[in-house]
Amino acid sequence: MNSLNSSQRKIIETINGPILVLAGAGSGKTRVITHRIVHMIQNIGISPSNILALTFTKKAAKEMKNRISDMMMNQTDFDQITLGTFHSIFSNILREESHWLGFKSNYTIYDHKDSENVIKQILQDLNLDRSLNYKEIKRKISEYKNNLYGLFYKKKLINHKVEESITKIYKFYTKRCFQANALDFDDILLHTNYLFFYFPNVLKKYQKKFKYILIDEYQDTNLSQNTVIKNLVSQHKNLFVVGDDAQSIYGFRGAHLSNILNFHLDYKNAKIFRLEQNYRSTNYIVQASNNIISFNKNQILKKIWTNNEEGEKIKIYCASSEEEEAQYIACSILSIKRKTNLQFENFAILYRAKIQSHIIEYSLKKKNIPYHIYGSISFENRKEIRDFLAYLRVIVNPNDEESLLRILKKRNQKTVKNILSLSKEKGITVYNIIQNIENYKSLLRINNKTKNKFISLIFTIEKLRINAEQDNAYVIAKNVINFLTKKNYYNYKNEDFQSILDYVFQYVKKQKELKNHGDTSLFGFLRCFYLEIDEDINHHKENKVSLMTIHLSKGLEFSIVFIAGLEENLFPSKSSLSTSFKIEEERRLFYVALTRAQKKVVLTYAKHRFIWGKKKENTPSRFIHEMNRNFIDIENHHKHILEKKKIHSLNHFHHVNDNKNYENSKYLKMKKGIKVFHKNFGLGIIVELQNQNQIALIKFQQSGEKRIFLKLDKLVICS
DNA sequence: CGCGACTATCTTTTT
DNA sequence: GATAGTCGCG
Repeated sequence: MNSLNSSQRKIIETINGPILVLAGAGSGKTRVITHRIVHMIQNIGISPSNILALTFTKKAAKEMKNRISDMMMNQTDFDQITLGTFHSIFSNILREESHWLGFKSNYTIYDHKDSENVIKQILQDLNLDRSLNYKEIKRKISEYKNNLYGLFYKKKLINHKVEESITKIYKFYTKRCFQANALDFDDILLHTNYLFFYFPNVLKKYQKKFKYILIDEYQDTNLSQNTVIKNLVSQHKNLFVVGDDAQSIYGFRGAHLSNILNFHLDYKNAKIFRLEQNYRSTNYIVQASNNIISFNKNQILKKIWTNNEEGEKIKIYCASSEEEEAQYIACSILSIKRKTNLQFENFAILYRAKIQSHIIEYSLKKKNIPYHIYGSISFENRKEIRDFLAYLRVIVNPNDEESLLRILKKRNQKTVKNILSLSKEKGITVYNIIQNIENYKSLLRINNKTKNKFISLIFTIEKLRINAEQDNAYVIAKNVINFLTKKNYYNYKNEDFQSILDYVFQYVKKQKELKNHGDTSLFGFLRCFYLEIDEDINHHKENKVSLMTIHLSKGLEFSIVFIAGLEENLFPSKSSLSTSFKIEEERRLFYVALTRAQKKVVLTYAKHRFIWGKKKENTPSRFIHEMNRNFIDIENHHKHILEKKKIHSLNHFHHVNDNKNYENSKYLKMKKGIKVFHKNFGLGIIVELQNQNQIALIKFQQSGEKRIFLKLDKLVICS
């Protein structure tokens, strides 16, 4: 407690009622939430089992768990705290309460690919496959679910023609998932909403249990999550949320700023605290990131400040290509490391899109720099792992059609197709048809050889299933791997599965160590696999440079941070350019990236980059232009790094910002009151010029007030 | 009936 | 450049 400042302490000691903490980056947000939990248990005497603590990412949940367990070393009942991601916690509750909603507790969790496959099939069945794109539909359905359309907002479902067909697909999709006894990620929250909405007695039970609810990164909640919480706290009103509107970066998942902006309306008498002192970064970094976020119109005004040293200016480097950019980063790491006493683990390389990691990885490898790419293993994308999981899933839930089809497709495709249509026609599950394949032999027009293939398969699965009732997940996993490596149908080797088998082993071991009721079942493992396992855990403390997307970096800090690929179309991403709302989210993402750094930030961009096998020329990101010049340091000589390429990498940025050029340009003609035309927003009038006339605040007839960067957005003067 | 070559589309970001 | 889906050949 002594390590906290007075405002932090005050927040921790206010226990009851709704509380919102607006916490800037690096202000000790996680410390506050973890200390508060410990204080509640150790000093106030609140029972750990009455506490519910929620996060959004697995990493954040893990981090919080570790910190609390460190602080409560000798306290034995700390694992009674319900702590985890929204999805993980509520999937557990749904397992307990599934009977109310009419599905079975052994449900399967459908991941993205599963959902997409279901949608593809529906499109085929409905003969719609040409007009609509399955990814778009997936996104829409997700949007519907996250916004609870249909539960509270029935009207919204009938809008345009497109929406109508999507609604239709949505219904089929729901039906299929129900028949397969499967939930997708969004369903976990949606069904919890159904549960609490239609079964008040169940809601009451959990209201009674969770007397104190804490939520980290509250700005990332979507309506579905927020509604679950609203219901849970409606009795005791002890809700403690921490968030920073400037770090809201999950809009694509339905997160909406309004949840944090309207907190005081949703919860009357809410106490609002602010944490504005940054303990993490140098003054230059704090100032520069404040400056960047000020370009957003939608924000709560905050004054983030620091007592830390001034530090170094933010470095900007223009590379000729993505290769050279990567080389520059690798060389910089080595040279900074030589000059300081920093270790590799103090460095992070952040990027907008996962795809950028390849080339950086390559250059680090060449220089023998140890690194770890977070979020890269992605088990669920590996073919053999998906095959393996398909068996596990069918063993737990034979109605899991996606998995069953995956297994069957290795065999006779045509027969599988026939089985599928027969299943639809008769309303019998695929699994049941195969179980009784003898009866359908003539309908399916198959010979004895084919028939026997299917029979032997189902026999194997059934054998595994019967054992599954007593065996733990590890035993079953080993059996499945034995089967897969026996070469009957697959060419897999044992070592293909070593890593996943390790995870199963770890899982079972950990469950056995738990005092009360560890869940060593196969279902438990699968649930954990999809909702809890963080594949990067093991790499956390090794001395390696961290590579990750900015999204993954949230909540972390590093001495030195490189942010790569600051180019228009990449960061901000191409698909965000169309609306100012999306651009603002990109800018918040950039803000998150900047504020990860303690000592130093290096921004890099490349003039050329290969995209889809084609060389493309990119202009520097608008975010680079937005950087206040007092805080930046432009490196335009490559000095010790590349001898040859000097000529090619003339600094583009320097060019654009050359003062003389700038004064001669037509942009100077931009004045207050001038009528202009913008290709996206139409006609407007300049209200104000900002940042040395680089930015115009324009009131558009159609789309309202917007900030336009004069060098990037082409404006035509109309008056 | 299964496999290999060809082409269309794709990339944000996470649970 | 990578992957999924389609088509044609053996």
